[in-house]
Amino acid sequence: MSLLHALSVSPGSGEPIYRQLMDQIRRLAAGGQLQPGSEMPSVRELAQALAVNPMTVSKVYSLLELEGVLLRRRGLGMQVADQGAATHGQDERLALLRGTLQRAALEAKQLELEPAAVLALLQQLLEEKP
Amino acid sequence: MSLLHALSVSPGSGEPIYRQLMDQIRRLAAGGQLQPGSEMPSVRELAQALAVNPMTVSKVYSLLELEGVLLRRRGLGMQVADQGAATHGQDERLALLRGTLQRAALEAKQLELEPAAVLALLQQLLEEKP
Amino acid sequence: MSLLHALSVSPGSGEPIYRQLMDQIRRLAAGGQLQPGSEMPSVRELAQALAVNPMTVSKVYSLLELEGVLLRRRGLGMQVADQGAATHGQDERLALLRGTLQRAALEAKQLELEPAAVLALLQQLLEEKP
Amino acid sequence: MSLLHALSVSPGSGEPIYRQLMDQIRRLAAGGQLQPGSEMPSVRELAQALAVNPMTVSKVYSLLELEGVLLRRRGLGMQVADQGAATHGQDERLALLRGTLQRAALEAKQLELEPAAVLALLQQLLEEKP
DNA sequence: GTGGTCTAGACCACT
DNA sequence: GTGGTCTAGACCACA
Repeated sequence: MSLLHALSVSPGSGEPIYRQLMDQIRRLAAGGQLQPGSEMPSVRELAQALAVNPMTVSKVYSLLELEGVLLRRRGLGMQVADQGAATHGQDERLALLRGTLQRAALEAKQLELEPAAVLALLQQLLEEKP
Repeated sequence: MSLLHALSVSPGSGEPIYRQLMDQIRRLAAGGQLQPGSEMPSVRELAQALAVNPMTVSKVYSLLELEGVLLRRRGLGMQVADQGAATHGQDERLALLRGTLQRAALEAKQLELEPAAVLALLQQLLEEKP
Repeated sequence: MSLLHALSVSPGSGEPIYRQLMDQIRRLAAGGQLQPGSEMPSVRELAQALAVNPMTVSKVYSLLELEGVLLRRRGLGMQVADQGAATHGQDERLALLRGTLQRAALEAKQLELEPAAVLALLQQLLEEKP
Repeated sequence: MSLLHALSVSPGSGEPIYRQLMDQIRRLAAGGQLQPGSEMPSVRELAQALAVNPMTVSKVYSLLELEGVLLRRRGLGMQVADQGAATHGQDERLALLRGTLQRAALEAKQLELEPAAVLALLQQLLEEKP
């Protein structure tokens, strides 16, 4: 159940819903908050909880299965794959964040901001409770 | 003229060309690299320099005019609006980056990364030459 | 369906088609004739009904979304936004007309017309069937 | 000189500058505030006062000459034509306002406003000092 | 099915 | 010269 609350989508964002969901699940798995072998909510259940079209959730599950993050077990639903989860070391997980940070760095340079100010703001945001 | 070289688009990226351009111009204006009152390249000129359809550039200019970043002077061309540019102080510019950093922080938390490691990576990226 | 008949454009008028459409939709929404949450005709459908290029309709929808009058539901279509429609009271709707009336008043003064004559003409025009 | 202050243009408005000017001069002439035979400011003078391109003013004068509102007297500048000015009766002047009022009436209907409220607002605007 | 984006090319209005 | 508008037609992404 806690998974249902950990996941959320913003339909207003420019980012496609299916991609928002994939990214979140991928990160939760890499971060260890989704244990290998644990069961994912059913397509219908997750779709309803997020007020999203079931086909969208289904697409997410299928793509994550292709990636090896999830495992489809016939008649049982999806579960988190062994290699999909927390086996990731700190470096691997950091690599998953690199793209986002690169974008932030680019924007900061274009805004001609002091690195120190940027780092201070990020630190503050990292310390906030989720 | 240097503006023509400061702007660039990657047609291959998933992000629409017009949005890439808008973001760049918006940030260049906020960062003060585009002085208020200075003239923007003509639609045709910029379109040719970027190897892009003039309508795409025109769309960018129109939307930025709606936002108040650019000013249309009929029959003469576009110029950077007074309130569109470098009046922004460091704090205001930092605020423009907040959204991106918030997203990075959220992702870092989901990946259960150490704040120190995240900050170190960002610092490294900020120091790289553009 | 009735919406398709409520909307119309005159391509011959000097006013751009997309602007004619925007104005009409904006006013229909403010006047309550377009209920919040109700679905707009699809781009292709409206384009065909008006004998207009789909891109023109698409532009209208995009700009009205920026204004907050319409809401984009990805893959599903556009609907009238909650705050875009009939929550407007008589006073707010009157405010939307103020600019036009101000212009009329200015012109009347420049023509040195008697207020009574102007009001009589407007009253007559208001009573005509649309 | 008072003419220079009676005329004004808003470059930000959607309406073309040359049309704004033409309409204003036409109305001032019809309303009698521009007496037949009186001299118009020179192109250069008016252009400077309005911060507008001289070619634009020149276009305005030429078009109004075609309409018979102004008269070009070689070496002397433009002056208001006899038939261009206050010979207009109240009915003719009212007719010049009809288009604007028709537009206002259309908008009022689309906004579903009470005629009485619209008339009251216009009356108030007509009574304000210019 | 939906809207979004881009192209190529034409024509118009304004200064 | 400038930007604005529209068309026709293509392709893509999303639900």
